[in-house]
Amino acid sequence: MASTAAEEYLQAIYTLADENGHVVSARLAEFLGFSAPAVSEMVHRLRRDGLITLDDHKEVHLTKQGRTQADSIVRRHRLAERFLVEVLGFAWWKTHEEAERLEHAMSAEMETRMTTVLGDPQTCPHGNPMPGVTPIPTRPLAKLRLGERARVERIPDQFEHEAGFLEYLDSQGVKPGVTLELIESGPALLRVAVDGAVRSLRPDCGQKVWMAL
Amino acid sequence: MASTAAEEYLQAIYTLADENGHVVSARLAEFLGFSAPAVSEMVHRLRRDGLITLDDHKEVHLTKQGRTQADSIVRRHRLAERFLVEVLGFAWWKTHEEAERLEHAMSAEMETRMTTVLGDPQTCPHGNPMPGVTPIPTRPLAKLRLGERARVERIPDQFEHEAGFLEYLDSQGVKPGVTLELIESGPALLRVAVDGAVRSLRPDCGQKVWMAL
DNA sequence: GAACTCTGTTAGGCGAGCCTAACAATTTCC
DNA sequence: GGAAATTGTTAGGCTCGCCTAACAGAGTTC
Repeated sequence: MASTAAEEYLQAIYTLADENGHVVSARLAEFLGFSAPAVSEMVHRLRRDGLITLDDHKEVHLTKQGRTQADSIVRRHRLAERFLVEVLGFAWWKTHEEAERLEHAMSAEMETRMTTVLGDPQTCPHGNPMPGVTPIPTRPLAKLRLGERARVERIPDQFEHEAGFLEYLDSQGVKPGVTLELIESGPALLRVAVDGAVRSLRPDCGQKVWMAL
Repeated sequence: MASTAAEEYLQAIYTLADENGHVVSARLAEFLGFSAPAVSEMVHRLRRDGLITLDDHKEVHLTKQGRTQADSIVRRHRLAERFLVEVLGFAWWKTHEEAERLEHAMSAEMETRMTTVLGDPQTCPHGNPMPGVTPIPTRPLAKLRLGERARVERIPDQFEHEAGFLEYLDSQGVKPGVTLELIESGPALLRVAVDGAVRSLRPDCGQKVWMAL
């Protein structure tokens, strides 16, 4: 139904709504790296095609049909990532661009077959839940109290876009499933204990790494 | 480098050259289902981009660069088909459209990883060799002498385009690896023995099923 | 209340890739 | 040799999806 470009927008709308709350065209433009007029145009096309609506505040909302398609594309993305890691042996931090293309090439039959072969996974390799799965409650790393320990649950999809971010995390020993202890937290400094070793992290990680409660 | 559409043309040029001989724009238009002017335009773009040349008879030839890209896209297509059958359990006759999309989504890294995981396969599930592999010599089914037995080696890519053709073959027990005996061959009739049972085949199968020598 | 910021739209442009209609140049066939 | 078929191009038109420049409106800030 929807073109590759349209699917990209639906996915962005899903992600921003899921991870940030309200979605407005300016956020989409920023996230996708397109100009405001380009987004304005596509928003009209998506509305014309019955996939989204705009409310009084020009906030974007998925229609039932749009929701279905967005769920599907996000599920395909996360399945593709799982497949790349578990079947093809890709590094967990290196799957995003590849999955970004694969998701548009997967039929419904391939989606269901892949789900079966992978054993109905509940999350992608970065901890983001498949659409429909109730997410495990989380809070950002920065919200931990000093000395508190918690498990890395999730690195939200929107931060996978930042070139090299996941690889940076991996280099610091931070990946989903690892338990961290918060050692020190300041505006320009973040220190955690990973597996006994103390590591400094870039301060933006405080918002970008989500920990299990 | 090349767009999805351009890759589609390169693949068509490869296939027609490999299976039929000379390639001319009219053949491409026919094969791809596009109008003559559309093909004319793309041929200009491909020439502009250094992927093909035209000789005095307006025959299309791949340049070195075009050859490399065509080989790659064909290899990805055939790997994708193998993957769909062997890993995801698709029926052998049902892989073409899915692979047609996947091939454009596979990076070089995915191509090499998939080759490894699949054990460096020499052909696709329809018997067509990976680019670079020396093909097993074949002749069309119709060339068999009466009473002669041979193994189904290959159903060329160009016939996979015909909706339902592979499924029809499967329904008649004809698939790569099966041994057939030619019972009767006429302009409107083709009878073969498959696994002891005698089957009638559509006469066009005489040219479309290629047998090992 | 004026200035600035954030947001969205309009207008105009561009390339890719498809289309039909019309025409020109071959080749083939009788 | 002339008609017919095959092949390719030109011209003109369309949607999609991106761009910049310019402008308009809403919300803040001082």
